[in-house]
Amino acid sequence: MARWANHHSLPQQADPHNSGENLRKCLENWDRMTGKREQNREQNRLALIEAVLDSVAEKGISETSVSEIIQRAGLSRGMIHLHFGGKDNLVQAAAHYSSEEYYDGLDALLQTAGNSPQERIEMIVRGDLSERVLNRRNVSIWYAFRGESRNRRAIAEHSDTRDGRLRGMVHNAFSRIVREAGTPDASGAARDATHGTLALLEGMWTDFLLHPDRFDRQEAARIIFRFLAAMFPAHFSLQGAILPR
Amino acid sequence: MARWANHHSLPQQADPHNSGENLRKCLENWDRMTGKREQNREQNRLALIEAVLDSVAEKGISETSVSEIIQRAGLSRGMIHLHFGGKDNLVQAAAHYSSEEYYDGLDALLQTAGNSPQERIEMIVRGDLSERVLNRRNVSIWYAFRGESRNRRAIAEHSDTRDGRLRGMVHNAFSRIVREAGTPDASGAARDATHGTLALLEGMWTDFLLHPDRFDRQEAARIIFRFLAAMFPAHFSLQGAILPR
DNA sequence: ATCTTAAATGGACAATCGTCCATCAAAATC
DNA sequence: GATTTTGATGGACGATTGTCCATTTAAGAT
Repeated sequence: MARWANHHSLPQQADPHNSGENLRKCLENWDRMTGKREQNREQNRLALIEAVLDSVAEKGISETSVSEIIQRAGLSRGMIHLHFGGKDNLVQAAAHYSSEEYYDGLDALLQTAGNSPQERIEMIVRGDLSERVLNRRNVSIWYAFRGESRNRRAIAEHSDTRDGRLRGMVHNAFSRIVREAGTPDASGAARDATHGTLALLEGMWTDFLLHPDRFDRQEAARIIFRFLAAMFPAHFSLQGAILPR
Repeated sequence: MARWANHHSLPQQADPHNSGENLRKCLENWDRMTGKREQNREQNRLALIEAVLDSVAEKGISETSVSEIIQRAGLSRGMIHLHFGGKDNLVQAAAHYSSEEYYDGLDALLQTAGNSPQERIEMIVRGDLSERVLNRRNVSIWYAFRGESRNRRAIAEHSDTRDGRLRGMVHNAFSRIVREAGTPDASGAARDATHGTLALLEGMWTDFLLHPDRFDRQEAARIIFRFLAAMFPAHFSLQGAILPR
């Protein structure tokens, strides 16, 4: 698993054992263009991963075969074994990649958010329901992997990672809100609000999966804010966060 | 598809073309035991369906092969083609069966519920989170099918059916509650409460899927009721429905 | 007891699966 | 330019897939 931890990062150094003069030349290459060899290599690895995701989104996991993958990627049959050691590892890498992509998008979005906790919650909710994150392709991929996650430990862990980081951010925000609102049983209320909000988002995703046509992003957001407004009337309205005065 | 509509019902009559004397004899058989022939037939069909569900829950859809199925059912290879016309149809029948089973359980539970709308909501929430409905096997099966539903029209329809009937029941209850509570924008509030409550339940199921060990049914129910209590303080508390006086 | 009928069996079958390797192409090094 | 190195190729391979049918088995009817 560790092998694929950086699969989508910049190309790694070819020879980790070099030192002295070799090291100097290697660093030169790194700065120039990392070598055309490795550039292609990484490009092909990515093409394979994207091909898997396309196929999973379009045909489902059970119809994502090696033939299907290499045909989409326009590469040769042996590449999967060469770069990933087998189909299973490639699929796992694709799941990891998809998960990271989701997270990067959410992180980027959060950096544009205001500082008040209710603004951060609103940003997470709207981000999770935005076209960029919540679209047919992503939802298909997400639920396809999740359906198999019970039986594939490695894939399940990625869902876990996402959940963990997201949960932490939301919990932080609600902890502050609960404190400001003076809600009794502060820690319990923050925990429940976090759990509930994430469950609501999950439910909205499921809605989108089952009815992508009639899904209404604004309605979904309004429902979540209706629940939050009922719970924290000083911090939320039907339209989202109430800015601190 | 229509062919499998009654697959889990009582054995059907063997010869639909008989009349007169033949009919009389046939009805006799029906009352006695429907014939050992058909009794076995139906029993084997059910064994196949259960084998599919077991395999899907344990190994996932992608590893549920014909060999796997007939081995679990202890039957011969040809039975799948004989009774269902192919593996795909069998899997579809299994999805249908599972969906009906879920619904029957929920219906049975609802008949023991009180008459007030908040009691009915509580019953649905607690029922959907009960061991009988929400357990590892069911959740694995449900998400496995859902993961493929995007690509298998027939399977998606079952999810839809469940959603439709459940949604109707919940919506009825919330319509009454909203009316009693005198909430402004009654129809919008009822719709949002319905949508939100179902989304919360969906989210709780996902939680269970990802963390069956640390999942706490009581906590899940409490969170939902916390949200509902915030919205309808006269009808719900953290413990569930507030009975009408 | 005999005949009729239909369900059950299990192996044959072509198609497809994922893996692997001998070979080739080209970038990097000298 | 010659040599080394390494990624890329695509066909061979055995295993496994789902389908189908000739045959067997046994229940129901006479």
